[in-house]
Amino acid sequence: MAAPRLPTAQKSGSAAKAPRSRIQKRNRQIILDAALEVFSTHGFRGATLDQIATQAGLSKPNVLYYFDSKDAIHRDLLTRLLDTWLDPLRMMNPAGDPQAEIMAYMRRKLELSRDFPRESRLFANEILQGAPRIESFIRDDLRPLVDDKAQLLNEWAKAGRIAPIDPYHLSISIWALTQHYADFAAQIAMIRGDGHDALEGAETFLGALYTRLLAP
Amino acid sequence: MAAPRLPTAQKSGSAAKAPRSRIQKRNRQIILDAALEVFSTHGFRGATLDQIATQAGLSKPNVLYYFDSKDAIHRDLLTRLLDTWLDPLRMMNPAGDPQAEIMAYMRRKLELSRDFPRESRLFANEILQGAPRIESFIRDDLRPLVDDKAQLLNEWAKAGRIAPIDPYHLSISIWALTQHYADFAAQIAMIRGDGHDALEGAETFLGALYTRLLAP
DNA sequence: GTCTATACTCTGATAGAC
DNA sequence: GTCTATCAGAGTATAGAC
Repeated sequence: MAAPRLPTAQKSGSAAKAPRSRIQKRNRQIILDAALEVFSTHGFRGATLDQIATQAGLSKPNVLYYFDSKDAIHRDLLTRLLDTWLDPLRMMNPAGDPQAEIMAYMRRKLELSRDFPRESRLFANEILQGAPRIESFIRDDLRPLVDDKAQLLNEWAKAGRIAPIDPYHLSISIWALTQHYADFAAQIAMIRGDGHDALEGAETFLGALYTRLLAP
Repeated sequence: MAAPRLPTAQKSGSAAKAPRSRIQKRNRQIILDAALEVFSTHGFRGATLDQIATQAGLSKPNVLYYFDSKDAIHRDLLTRLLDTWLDPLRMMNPAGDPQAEIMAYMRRKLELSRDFPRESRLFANEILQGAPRIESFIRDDLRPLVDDKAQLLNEWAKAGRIAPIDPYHLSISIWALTQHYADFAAQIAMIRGDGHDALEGAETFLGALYTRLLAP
């Protein structure tokens, strides 16, 4: 149950929140953890404060004592998530070895799915709903970063250091494959049987897949 | 707007429904189409009869005249979907050329995503929710079929006709990649710009990917 | 077959006692 | 800080006129 936790999002430029006591911080964290569970399973509209309160072991009014609204809880979770979600791609180093960099990126994404499956499903839910709440994030943060790395991949391909492949589809394939292990874990668990971890063998398989794809 | 339609599911063994007039059939179809739109976006709990009725251009009680309940609409959609969802894998022919068969399977899955993106998202929503309504389908229908094809892939690998790869991860990768183009279409559209179709170049990329992976 | 009116439950949020 | 009580609105579903 000791799931890793995403770092608190820094609202750049916003006024500092009132200082919080230990119990404040602790209960807010309990609520966020419960809400992550519920939102990632049922989506924003499908989740209820009742479920979140029960999951958190608190009363409904008590939950609303710590957060202004259902929406505020959800926004808090999303903000923390998005802040972390770009890190693996950001870390891709133009000066490094092309194949090693791409493989390392894939592995970092896979680790995110392994360590933060609920966050991954929260993100998936947002996209399925048409991404209304994260549209600006995708356009203003994700897209420029992807464009930048696509250019880099194109240069690597032109230099003959990796196979000449569409950089956008390469990115999409890494997202799809790594996210899938978190988002479709329920299905994978039923297919593979309860004795197996869904991610068992995933890194080996993806390693082989991209090794073969990228070879010039 | 003329989206292709899934065939009516045959409830094997259930009593025949009362015969329906033309207007019955037509309105039921309109409602199913509207409900597919709403359920695939918001999930079961996030969807409301109000949204469905508005989308269908009918009043809420009128919707409930054609279907017993919100749940009945959803069940109808799911049944039609699941019946079709296995077809691409079922069609994989043990007597065919291994690489060609796998590539054809991938292409059929990609076509499903292209032609039935809403059905794909409906399925994704179910899995994200933990697959409570389709657990028996996965265990009793999907899993045996996957096991069967996994055995076939192992035989092909042992005979040296394809590279020796984990057949389960191969299946998972095909699901992940093809479904992703439908389920994450909102994100892909924002990344690639509005002029592009999300699936543009997908078949070429996936073709190269699996050609390289499968080569013995 | 379709509508208005309505019953009843759930849901988000607030008031106020403790 | 936490609870019980409660409100207003939305939600599913039904009754009954047309």
